[in-house]
Amino acid sequence: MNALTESKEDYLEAILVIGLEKKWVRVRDLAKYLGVKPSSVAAAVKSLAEKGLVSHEKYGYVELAKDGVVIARQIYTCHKTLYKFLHDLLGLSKTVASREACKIEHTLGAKTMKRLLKFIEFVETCPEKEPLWLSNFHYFIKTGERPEVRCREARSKCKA
Amino acid sequence: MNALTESKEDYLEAILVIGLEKKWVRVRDLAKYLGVKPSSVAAAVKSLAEKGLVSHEKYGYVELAKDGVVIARQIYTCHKTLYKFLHDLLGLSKTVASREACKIEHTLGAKTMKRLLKFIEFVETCPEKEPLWLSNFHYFIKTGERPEVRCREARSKCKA
DNA sequence: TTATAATGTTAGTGTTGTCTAACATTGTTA
DNA sequence: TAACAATGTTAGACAACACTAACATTATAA
Repeated sequence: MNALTESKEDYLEAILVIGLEKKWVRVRDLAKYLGVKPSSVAAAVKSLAEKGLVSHEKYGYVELAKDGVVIARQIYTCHKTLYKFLHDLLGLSKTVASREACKIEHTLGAKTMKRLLKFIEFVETCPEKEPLWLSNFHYFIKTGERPEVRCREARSKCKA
Repeated sequence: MNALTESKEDYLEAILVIGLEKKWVRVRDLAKYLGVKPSSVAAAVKSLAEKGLVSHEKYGYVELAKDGVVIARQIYTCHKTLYKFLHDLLGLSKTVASREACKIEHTLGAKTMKRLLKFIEFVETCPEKEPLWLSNFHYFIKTGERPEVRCREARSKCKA
């Protein structure tokens, strides 16, 4: 019913992501991953368990419940989309792209996420492996200059 | 010294934005603008005043102090950049673009904001009033199809 | 197998930011 | 000017979320 807080979403996503690599997720893993103390994890996990989103036996492993998986996947999908945009298109470093994606993955609405996906799709379905304009943009970032000649040429031919 | 919370930044930005139109900013204006109760505004303003970011006489107007203006402008600039990206480039509606910009304007780091600005600059300094690829993208959003012909033409000419 | 290290839990604290309700001030109008 | 409406303030409650410190359990190694 009532929406999860960003913090709780973070926990769910973390459980999913850690689980992709480690098979078993422990309180300690979550604490490390999220940069909080184990006691904070305990409180969060307890709360999520009460909502039926995770299961957790005392001193045992933390697992996503059915509903928890759904939510975690949603958020993780958003993360990946944002990462793609920030890294592949905007050309930001992996580190920055990943960090920034984390920060806004909870926040953006469905419409925006869909549009961003469209944008990525638009770029990726280009007949060439990378659209010319995107190469030009990356050139622009590096040098601060537009590769004007190529741009104008393409443009003028196109008008005809 | 210690960074402001998002909430506090929201208050500063709100004071700036309201001040652009109304010349005098009152507690009530802030409450309405931010969708909170006047008592919440009172608490926030008091805290900001203690940090020397705003000035506020009892039952009087709220004004940004020197340092407050600097911060407020920074955030507002981010907001405008994000809005531009979301609306002008991604083609999201004014309402959505504005709302989403609000949500992430505090969050994104300097690198990302700069890169986004670069991207906007790249688009705006295009010799044509709008780059072909962007028109194509907007077409793609509307129809779900790429205007392949135009795209390929431009591309093939360009290789030469 | 027992001592110790690693890990997990619980209780209690502090901060932030919202709220309601009661009260204070200011402005407006009859 | 007196009454009322609009606005602002204060006090107190509550929720979320992190922390520390003390205690409990589990795993490891001497």
